[in-house]
Amino acid sequence: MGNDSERENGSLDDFWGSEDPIFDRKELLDIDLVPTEDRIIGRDSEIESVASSIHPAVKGQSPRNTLIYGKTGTGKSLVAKHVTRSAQNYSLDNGTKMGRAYIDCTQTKTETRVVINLARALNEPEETGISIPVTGLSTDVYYERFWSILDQLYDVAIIILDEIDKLQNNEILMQLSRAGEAGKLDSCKVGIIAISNKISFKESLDERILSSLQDREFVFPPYDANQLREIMYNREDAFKDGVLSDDVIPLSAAFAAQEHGDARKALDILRNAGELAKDEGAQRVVEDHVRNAREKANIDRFSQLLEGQPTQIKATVYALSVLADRHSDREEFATREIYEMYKTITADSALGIETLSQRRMSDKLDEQVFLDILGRVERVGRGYGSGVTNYYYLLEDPSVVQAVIHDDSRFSELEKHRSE
DNA sequence: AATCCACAGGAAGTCTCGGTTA
DNA sequence: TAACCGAGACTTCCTGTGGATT
Repeated sequence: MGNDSERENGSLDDFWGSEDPIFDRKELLDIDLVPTEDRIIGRDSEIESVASSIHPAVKGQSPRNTLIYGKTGTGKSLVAKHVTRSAQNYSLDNGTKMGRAYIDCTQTKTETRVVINLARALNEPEETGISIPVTGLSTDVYYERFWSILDQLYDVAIIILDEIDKLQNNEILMQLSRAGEAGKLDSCKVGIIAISNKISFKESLDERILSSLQDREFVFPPYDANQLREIMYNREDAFKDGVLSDDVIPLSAAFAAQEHGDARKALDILRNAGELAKDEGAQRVVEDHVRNAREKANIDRFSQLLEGQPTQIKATVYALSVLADRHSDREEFATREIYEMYKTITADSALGIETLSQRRMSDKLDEQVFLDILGRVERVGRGYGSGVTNYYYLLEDPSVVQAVIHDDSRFSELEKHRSE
């Protein structure tokens, strides 16, 4: 540290040393932060409900399985985590061995991976002598080890399955909810807290699972503007004193309330506003920053989503954007049209990718719909044949889409070819 | 009314990859 | 080491659909 080579960059030292004029504790704006109880706003009755359904667990009895519904950013995970943590602490003090695990099903989609993660989360290798390899064993073996971990270490275990509708199948629910009856577990009781943002999720469930899960069912309502405001005031410390002008938080709250009362979005807007102010070198965050932040948040989200995607996906989205460019009178395009365009794009050697089958490409299109990059409508086909045809459209301006995709060097090469 | 078309999307099978165990 | 294992990315094949065509 501190030798010749760094001296010539000495000008940077000022930069590193400079203080952030806007943010003080930015991490407070992180949605995943679990605040202490007095900071959880407007979810009192929800906390109470969830607590009552797992109440038996603190005495080592079977907790009730619980299903929580609610739109994104309504505090579902927050409440579940908070309540279970508190229950675990209480149990510990009172001689009940309670295990607690949290699985995010957007990351862990398959039955096997869920079991593995659960087993790894709850295992204490020194005590049980059981090892859980990351991969390599058959699903049964993982189950066996998992059950014996539970029996050895815990009186009761509470498992939170977040975004449960993202699971590939529901076998894991079946296993967990019937573990006791099926004789897999001797002494340990298992309780599930399942969280979903789609109310329609229930329809995809097996009768048997449903009956055991439906025990307790809660719907979390969106936050209203007042609650959003309070949530943000509680995290105001993220900013330096006096940096926020008075109307910033109310305005952010109002915007977020318009968009389904999503607390995540509210905090995003607030953070972006702060960042905009910082970039401008402004001393305070004002109303205009908030307005711009809201715009920016949408485009940012979009480009972030798209940037990280594999080339094949960019190629399909790109195909759609080219079509949208060429036909200014239309927005929606049928799978076949997109595939034709996609074929000519991927045939170009500059991209260096294979041309996939139409079947596969249409799967990719649907994935993008799922991620809110594209929209889709079904139409009864005119012309020869077809019952229903899918039409896709961009959710963002074609020029924005192309700008993002052109950041990928291979695609900008492609453009050169074209224009030559 | 029977037939035809072209598409959606499920099912089944193949291949590859990263990893384990005995 | 050989034998397994699960997952994901693909392909091919196939069925159902419902307006257009004959």
